[in-house]
Amino acid sequence: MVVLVSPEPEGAGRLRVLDAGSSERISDHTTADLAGWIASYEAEHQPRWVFPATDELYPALLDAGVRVARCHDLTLTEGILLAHDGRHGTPRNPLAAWARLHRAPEPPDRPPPARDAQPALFETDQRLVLLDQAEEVYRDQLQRIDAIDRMRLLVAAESAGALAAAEMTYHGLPWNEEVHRALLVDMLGPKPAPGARPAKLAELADRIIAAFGGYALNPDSPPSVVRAFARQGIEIPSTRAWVLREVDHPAVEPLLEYKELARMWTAHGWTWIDSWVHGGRFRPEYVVGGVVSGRWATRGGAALQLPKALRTAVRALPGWSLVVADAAQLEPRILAALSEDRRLAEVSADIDLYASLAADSFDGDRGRAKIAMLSAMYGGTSGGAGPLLAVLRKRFPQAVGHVEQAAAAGEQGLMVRSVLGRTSPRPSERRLELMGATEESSLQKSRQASREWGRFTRNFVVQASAADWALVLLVTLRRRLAETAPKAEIVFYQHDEIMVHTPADQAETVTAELLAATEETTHLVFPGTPVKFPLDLSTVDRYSDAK
DNA sequence: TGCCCTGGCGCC
DNA sequence: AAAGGGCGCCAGGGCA
Repeated sequence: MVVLVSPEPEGAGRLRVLDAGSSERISDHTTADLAGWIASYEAEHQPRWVFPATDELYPALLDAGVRVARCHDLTLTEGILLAHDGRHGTPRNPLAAWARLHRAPEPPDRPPPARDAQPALFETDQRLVLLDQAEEVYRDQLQRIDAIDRMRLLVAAESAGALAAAEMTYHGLPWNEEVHRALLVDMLGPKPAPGARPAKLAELADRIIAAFGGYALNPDSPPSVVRAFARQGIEIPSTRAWVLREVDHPAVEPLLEYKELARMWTAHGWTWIDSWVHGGRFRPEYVVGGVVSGRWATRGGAALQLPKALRTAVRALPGWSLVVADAAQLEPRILAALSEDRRLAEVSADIDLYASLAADSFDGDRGRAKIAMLSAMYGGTSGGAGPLLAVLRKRFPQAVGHVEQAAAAGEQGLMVRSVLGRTSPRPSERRLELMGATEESSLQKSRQASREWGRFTRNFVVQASAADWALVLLVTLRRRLAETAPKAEIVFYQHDEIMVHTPADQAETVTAELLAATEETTHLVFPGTPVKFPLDLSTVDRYSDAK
């Protein structure tokens, strides 16, 4: 069964049941208790729910204790299909999609909610998506999906990902606030009065000023630091840490320490705790498909940038465990599978791909092997990467050719796609103009603009395909855990890493499901590939102990 | 005062 | 070790 859902204010809604195979209409329903209706229908039929926007509806369902297994998200699907046509940025909300079918004015997408806005239960504004509209858009999307190879898998994964994202926010990451506070006191000193610097930072600021001969400066202000060095006859292009490290001056050491601590204070200090940790859980909001490559973003809390030093605050509850799975060296393996490079596939059989690559082509020098591979995937040539890349190209022509072709496409302003069909945006008008410039005077800038975009598309094919693979892994795992370890909670997902919080006696089941899900994912995304995708797996009490 | 840009740095 | 690709967040600082 397929059930179209039209949420209405105050928890009410309308629904339309379609036959999954024939798509014939079976029945219409009106209810004042949408969550209750969905709960009982889910228990009996497990249909595919068609939601206008999962992130607007599903959190309220979860609050009401309702989980669903499968959905089709009209908004996310529209976004992927538009992007496939080179129409990034076109409004993707279902009313806009409906309007396009009727050549009517398209309402713009809603801007993301303000940070402190508390959404009302089942909030829909004035933007009700009627059942007839949802049905038309859904049927249109099905046709467009069927016309594109592999698109069915991509939109199914994206939609299931939206369910997983809302569930992760609902569960939250188990966060031990006391541990975090103790860590802050240890690093920064006691919590300062409002407006004051923590003691350690104040002390370091004094040391920095003393090292500059007592001349006042603000270490938080890069220009002020550059000026201070200039007064001493030291010219630096910026105050980046790796620039400062090359400078021989007594202010460098306290400055570097200051930067590190200041970062912890401003980005993950006491204010962060008050804003983001409640009831022992850190609840960031994930933005599915928030990055063009299909990686997720987060809204608030910087959840995808948790400093390693803070991971000790992520602790399983008593009697529970954290199962942490990290896809080892995912991107080069993705490149091996994408390009169908036999020899690179053989190299990927080793759990340490770079060591294996080093043994194969770089006289066992793992560091050089890694630089070569990264420069192939990212387009870098500094640090002597050029000759190393040449070695790689000679030995793995198919793999290197694959990314170089993507780079060439980008330099010509063409779009490239991930393995499942997620599509890169076109360069902006401004950049296209620059790239096409032929006057002698702007040739240099023109080439630079083209090269930059080539680096972007070169990386896009790998990063976006890795995001495809990881997303399918996430939703495959979610489906399997619902069957075999229903108490286990997926609590964190970060590009190539998944964390499950589970009753300790289920940890082995979770681990087995992760391995099985990885096999299943690889067969789905890269059917028949010989490339191996090993996981680094740990079962721990605290995140910092993983790996 | 609020808005927007930049530099810098955390993660992958 | 960084760089080369992708992000989000914060403080400073210029401007209206």
